[in-house]
Amino acid sequence: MAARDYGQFGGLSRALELVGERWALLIVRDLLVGPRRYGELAAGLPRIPTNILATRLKELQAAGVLRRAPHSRVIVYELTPYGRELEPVVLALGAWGFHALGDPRDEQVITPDSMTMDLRTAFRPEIAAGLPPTGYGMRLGEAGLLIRVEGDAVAVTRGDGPADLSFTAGPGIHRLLAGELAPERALASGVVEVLSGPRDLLGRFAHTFHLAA
Amino acid sequence: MAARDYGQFGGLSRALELVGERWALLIVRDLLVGPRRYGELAAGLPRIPTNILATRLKELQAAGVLRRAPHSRVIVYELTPYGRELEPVVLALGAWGFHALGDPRDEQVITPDSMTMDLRTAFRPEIAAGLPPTGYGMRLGEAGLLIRVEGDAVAVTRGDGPADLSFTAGPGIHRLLAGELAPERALASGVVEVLSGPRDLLGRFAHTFHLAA
DNA sequence: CCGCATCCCATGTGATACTG
DNA sequence: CAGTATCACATGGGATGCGG
Repeated sequence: MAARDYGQFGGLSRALELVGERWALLIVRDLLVGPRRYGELAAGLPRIPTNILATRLKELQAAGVLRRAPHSRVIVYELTPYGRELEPVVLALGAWGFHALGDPRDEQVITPDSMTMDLRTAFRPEIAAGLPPTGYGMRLGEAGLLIRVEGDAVAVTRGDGPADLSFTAGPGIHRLLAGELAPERALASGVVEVLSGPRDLLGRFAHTFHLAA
Repeated sequence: MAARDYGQFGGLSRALELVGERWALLIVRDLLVGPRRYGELAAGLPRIPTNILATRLKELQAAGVLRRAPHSRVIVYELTPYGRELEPVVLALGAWGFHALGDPRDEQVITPDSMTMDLRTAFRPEIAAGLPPTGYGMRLGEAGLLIRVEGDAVAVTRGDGPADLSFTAGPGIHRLLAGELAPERALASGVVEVLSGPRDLLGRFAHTFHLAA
């Protein structure tokens, strides 16, 4: 459990000692979306062994990145203020990895929390500021995401509800965000299926959430 | 050698599959300073086992992060354009880890490349833009760094040479950059020893290179 | 000597089972 | 549900070997 040490005294090596272990930043990513219970974290990281999750949570707690907090009878894990300062790191790394995504493999899943952070990564406030407030409903297999864009801010929450445009998103949705797939082609190929609302609102969505190379 | 997979399809998990292995980002950090030979990388990462270094270099090459390039008879490793896009990530992670640095342990070393990136992390262009061009010479044990600040840009190179202010930096130099140690106290405590130039130029240095909390 | 490859052992990881 | 225990295995660490 002793944080494995790189033998160097510097900002990056210290950071990697704290959050550089396998799975650690993925846990942080999910907690950036909101506090989560142990079981919710395990569900959001389907392939993490439960003992590793337990170990990481203890390490990250010792590092001051997260804390266990009682929340109406149950215990949740939540980021400390210091842990929340990892948000720019997670967004920057996510943006970088986005461009190497390639094609999704069958075994790979898209969890609501990972999609939430990918949306935050791709969000362009300068663009959004010039658009009217819009609500999108994205269906992601079992889960639903509600995406509210208002001014230069975005809020992504879990659940279903009324939206200006509701659509299901397949794995290819990332190609839409990357600009590799035009909205019309996304609709034509079935990557996106509109459930309700005007189809051309998908263009506004793609314009608002776009990861420039 | 098969990149260990997180079973998720998202920007962050992809990034961690490419550069999330142990030592990988430290290699990238050193290559952000400039192309390096195998032996130079090994010297800059004193505790990396040589087989791990060889393995990482191959993995990072396969990931498109770096390439082997012949450079006047010898082979050097250099970042690809895609690899260079990791600079914001390295700077952000470095800034985050900086605030958890604590006190240096005896076994911990400060390498020229790690100090170079820490200086880039702490550099404040807005501040520098209002100051006259200045050259600093930082002595770091065996090695010397030449730091040129001009306009809103900084350039750090290895070596010795004339400078407006030359000084030796002990491990506590990071506390100066973090703003925990005032320049006068750094001089009084011997963390910094001026070799040449007016002592009060250290104030300008600390103002230019400062990591706000 | 530099640039790795090989070997061996300690440790971390992963899958599963199990307990309060 | 929220973890802990166990064990096989992969990876990391350190020393050493070796060809160009």
